[in-house]
Amino acid sequence: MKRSQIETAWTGRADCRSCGVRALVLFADLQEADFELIHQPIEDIHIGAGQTLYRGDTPGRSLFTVRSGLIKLVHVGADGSQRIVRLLRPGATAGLEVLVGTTYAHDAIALQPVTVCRIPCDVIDKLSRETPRLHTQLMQRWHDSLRQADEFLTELSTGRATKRLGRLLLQLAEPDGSVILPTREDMGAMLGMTLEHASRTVSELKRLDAIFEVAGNRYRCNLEVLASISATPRSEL
Amino acid sequence: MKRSQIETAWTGRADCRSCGVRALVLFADLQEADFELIHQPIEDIHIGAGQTLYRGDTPGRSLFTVRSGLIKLVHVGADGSQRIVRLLRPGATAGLEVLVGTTYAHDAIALQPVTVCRIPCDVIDKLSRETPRLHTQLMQRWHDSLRQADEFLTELSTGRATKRLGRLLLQLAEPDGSVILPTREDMGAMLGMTLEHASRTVSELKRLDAIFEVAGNRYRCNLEVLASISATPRSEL
DNA sequence: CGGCTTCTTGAAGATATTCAAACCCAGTGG
DNA sequence: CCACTGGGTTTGAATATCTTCAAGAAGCCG
Repeated sequence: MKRSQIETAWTGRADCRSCGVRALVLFADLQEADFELIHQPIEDIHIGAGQTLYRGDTPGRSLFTVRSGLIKLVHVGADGSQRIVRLLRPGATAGLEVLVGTTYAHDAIALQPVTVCRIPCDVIDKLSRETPRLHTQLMQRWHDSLRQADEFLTELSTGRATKRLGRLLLQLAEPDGSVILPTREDMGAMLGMTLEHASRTVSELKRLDAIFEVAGNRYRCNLEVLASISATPRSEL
Repeated sequence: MKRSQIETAWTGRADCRSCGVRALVLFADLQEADFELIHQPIEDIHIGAGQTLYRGDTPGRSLFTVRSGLIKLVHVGADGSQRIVRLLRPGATAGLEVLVGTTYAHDAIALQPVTVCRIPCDVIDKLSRETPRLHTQLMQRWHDSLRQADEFLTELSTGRATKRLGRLLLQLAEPDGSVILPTREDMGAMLGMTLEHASRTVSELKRLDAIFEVAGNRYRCNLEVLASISATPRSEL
């Protein structure tokens, strides 16, 4: 779990105009002319599962747009305890806090192979000054982060383990019900429980026919059962 | 706990230029000329302890700057369970989410008598367009909210009850160590535990000489003891 | 003084953690 | 080929922690 350093496989300067996921990302609203204002390279970075994009409390002058994959933001406590505070999917932005401060607030670590764009703060600052079209998207990112933070608190930190895990799976599952489960350690770090208890709870969901093991750690969810477990079990189970 | 409706004691249009707490608030950086851009009334609102400023899921076109007092933001779950997700102190902004969406995300309820300024979104939108000086402060508010959200998750939702309560008290205490404790129910809603357990945990902190009852629900904290309790008790107690 | 709400405490039972051992599986090297 | 190793997983048993239900105590207010 603590294997890798940053080792960024740099793939060259990105062309934002023709970005495949641009509709999703921070630059969604920018117009042709706005791109002329970008005078610094925006790197396209690939990192493997388990690798670290940046570490908390380290200075930084760039933020990152997630193009593909899944990133965990991990808060490391004074006592070394780890807690995952957010998950970043494609379209999300990592490291917004450097626009206000000077250091990153969390460790950002890939859960799956990830591609991100590295955007220097100066580019954001310049665009903010010159065009109002970035402003809305920036606020949207802050808002999304805050919404997810609230969700982690209310959905994933409250109630029984079974309920919490059920809700996590509903968040992680594809619309068709398939999921790749994180390690039990990561599940524990998201749900505020030990990895052993996370493991037991996975077993319990299997027993309840809420999830089925398809292969390795690929599962298929019974979304109805999961939903009923996630909603108010005061009497049941 | 569910006594009051909004009943706003309106005290008239605020004069932001001469605001006593302006250095703290959203308009901190505005200059004389910027105030000319404000063409809608900014109301100065007083509400009593226990009263509601706004409710979640209701439409709104205003946000609020807290001038004095203490406000809790409460998330009400589908099952009626309540969880306090943030506390707003003087200088903080409530209801930022209406800048991005159309409804408030939480119930905002005064824990102590509160004075706030009600600022129409249109004012913010106009100022955002005309002056860059609001932009930084807006980002700062989003950032502060997010930082506190992370803190609630990592400090107040993880670990033993004793530790969590200790950390809450450190947050609530004045520099001299005095605190007015919230109701046990509110403590429970912040710490993710039942009010009974919150009560027991308060008793335990008294037994540990971490806090002393001074009067009613005024306490005095022994900050050193609290700090040691809050930091990594794996062996102790 | 009631009558109310909030707080406290007890005891039983539910839920989660800890420590330990065993298991699975993929990769390694004899 | 197969034993060996290492990381992640599962399970068991004992213990710690928290919740629930219930009752009593302490404040506060008309």
